[in-house]
Amino acid sequence: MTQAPTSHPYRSHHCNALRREDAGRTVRLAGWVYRKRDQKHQVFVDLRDHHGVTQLVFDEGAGELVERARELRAESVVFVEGTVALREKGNPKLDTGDVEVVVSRLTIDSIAAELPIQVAIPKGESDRDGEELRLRYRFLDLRRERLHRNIVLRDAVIRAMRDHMHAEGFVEFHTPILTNSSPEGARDYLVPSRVHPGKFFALPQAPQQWKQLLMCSGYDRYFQIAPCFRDEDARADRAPGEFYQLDLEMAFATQDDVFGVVERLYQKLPAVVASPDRPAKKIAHFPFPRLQYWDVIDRFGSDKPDLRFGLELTDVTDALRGTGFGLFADAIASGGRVKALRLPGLGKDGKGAARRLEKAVKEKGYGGLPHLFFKAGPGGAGLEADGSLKKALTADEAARVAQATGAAADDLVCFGFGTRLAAAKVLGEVRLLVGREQGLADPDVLSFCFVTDYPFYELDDEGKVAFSHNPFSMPQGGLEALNGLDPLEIRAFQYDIVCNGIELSSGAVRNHRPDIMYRAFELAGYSQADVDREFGHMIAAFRFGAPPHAGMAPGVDRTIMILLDEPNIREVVAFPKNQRCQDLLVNAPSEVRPKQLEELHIRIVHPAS
RNA sequence: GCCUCCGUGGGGGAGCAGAGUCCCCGCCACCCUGUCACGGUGGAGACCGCGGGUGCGAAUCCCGCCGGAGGCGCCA
Repeated sequence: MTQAPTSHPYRSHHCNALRREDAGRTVRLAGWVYRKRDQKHQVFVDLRDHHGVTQLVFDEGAGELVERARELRAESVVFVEGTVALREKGNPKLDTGDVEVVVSRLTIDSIAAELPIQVAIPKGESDRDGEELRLRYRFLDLRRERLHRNIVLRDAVIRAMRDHMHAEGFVEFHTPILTNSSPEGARDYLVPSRVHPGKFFALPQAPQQWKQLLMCSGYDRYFQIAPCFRDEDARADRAPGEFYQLDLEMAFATQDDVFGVVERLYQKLPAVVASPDRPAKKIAHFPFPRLQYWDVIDRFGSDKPDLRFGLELTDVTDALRGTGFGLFADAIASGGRVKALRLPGLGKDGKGAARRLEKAVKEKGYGGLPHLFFKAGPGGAGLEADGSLKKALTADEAARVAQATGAAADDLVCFGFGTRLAAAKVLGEVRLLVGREQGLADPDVLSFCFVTDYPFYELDDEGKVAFSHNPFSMPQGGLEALNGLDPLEIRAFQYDIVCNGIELSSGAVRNHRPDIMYRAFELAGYSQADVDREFGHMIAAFRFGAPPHAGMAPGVDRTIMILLDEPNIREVVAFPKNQRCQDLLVNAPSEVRPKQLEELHIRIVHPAS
């Protein structure tokens, strides 16, 4: 930028620099051969670099240059010198479309071999080739317009995050990558110690303990674009192995202080990735709604609700109390619920929709999807129910369901039953499926919310009281609640931020008081000695004056994914791993030399089979 | 660990029991002096993922394996 343009050995301008007013100048450009249009006596080449595309012309007047231009291979790197000329008819698709460079000198610097995947996307095709090839030749994939832009926008988002955090008074830290395994959470990645035979570092699943220690060290506001390592299986929105969080923590702060910092950040981000061809997404509600955990479960059947559309669930437990239908009666008798989801118009084609939804729900591991569909009664008066529960429920019960859900003719009503959570969750899946099928969610809207008041404890598989989320979060009501309430009634200062049905982060007001910590663990069946053994360093820090503190850690990759409307997290990561956590470009993981293992005091035992 | 879907020239797709597989892009050769996701003519390139089975006949149906993706489990 500070370089005098004409003195640079490779180029005087980049490929998105030349404009109408540059006509007549002698320039030098460098870049990749993007597209070539060969007319024998005249060759047009679109030259591409990071910044854009400029058209080159090789004309007969230039003699053997035209011949050499005809031989150019797509994606070769070339340097050219020439004169900027105005084009009679410009190309409005290019920023440089008013001009072209009439080439007088051509240097072919790096010849490209035949390409395994095409960088210039052919007519009518997409750039979504087979994932395996895209990952193996990621350097080519990254040249393509969409992915190249995604990675640049990722930089813009991360820079906006840093700017925002600094503006809010946060200090950026680095915390150790070689650290300790912690007993909770996902599987760890382990790194063997050469110096200490038989001992291992663990890569951090998150810098959780470090940031809390920094709070105890008096830094007030911490943040980090933090790499996190978890040995867990992939999903479309979850990278295997490693990913990044905007990790933040605040001392002397309440839950609302954390929410404020985060929602002010997310308010800015849509504009950061906007461009003329990509208008900024609209934020549905600001400030972001604060919704309680049980409220979103009851209404949307999920703790990460997509709030861009309605289709809320109805509780029909009271409407069906006393039913003779065994499954519902059992659920109600054991303190559970029966929930209903009204799907307008989906009863029109009889069983079709219900059967399709039931199949989808079964693939997710649910038992089934009892349902009713309603049609107008004889002579158009009243409603008649049909469907899998027609015989199981009385006409009166069906009518009460219609009343409770507001169901009308042609509507389908699906049911969930069991515990409060189970009854709602299956319908939450159905809600998402129907929302997707019918395009109910506006893709140009970001509907954020904070989900608050998670239960502190839940019953585990064996019916014992266990932490339901993060054991280091503060129970609401503190020690009094732990001593006075039914553990299952206690709520945590534990929260998530959710956008369009995707969980961006969870966070918590931390438990910084050893007395409350010991008691909280005691109720979950851990002795004081257990706590001291596993978390002694945290307790130690808390025993010498710890400020109340709270934080959060929104996923960076997921955030960018949502902002850019990408369905898969690999589309916003430069060098992602595949579903099985392999890097196909560098062939990792791979075997290592026997000598290396020996130094690390490690012997491989291959699995049987 | 489990479930679902998908593997067809270099890339993308169609064909889903019956003729010599087909189409678009790319590649090679030739033609074309204003193209611009150029156009035209010709050509090369495929063990239809691998192995087994059923059939007169398999890219197509069945079984197993391998590979990829999505999901469940898992993700304090």
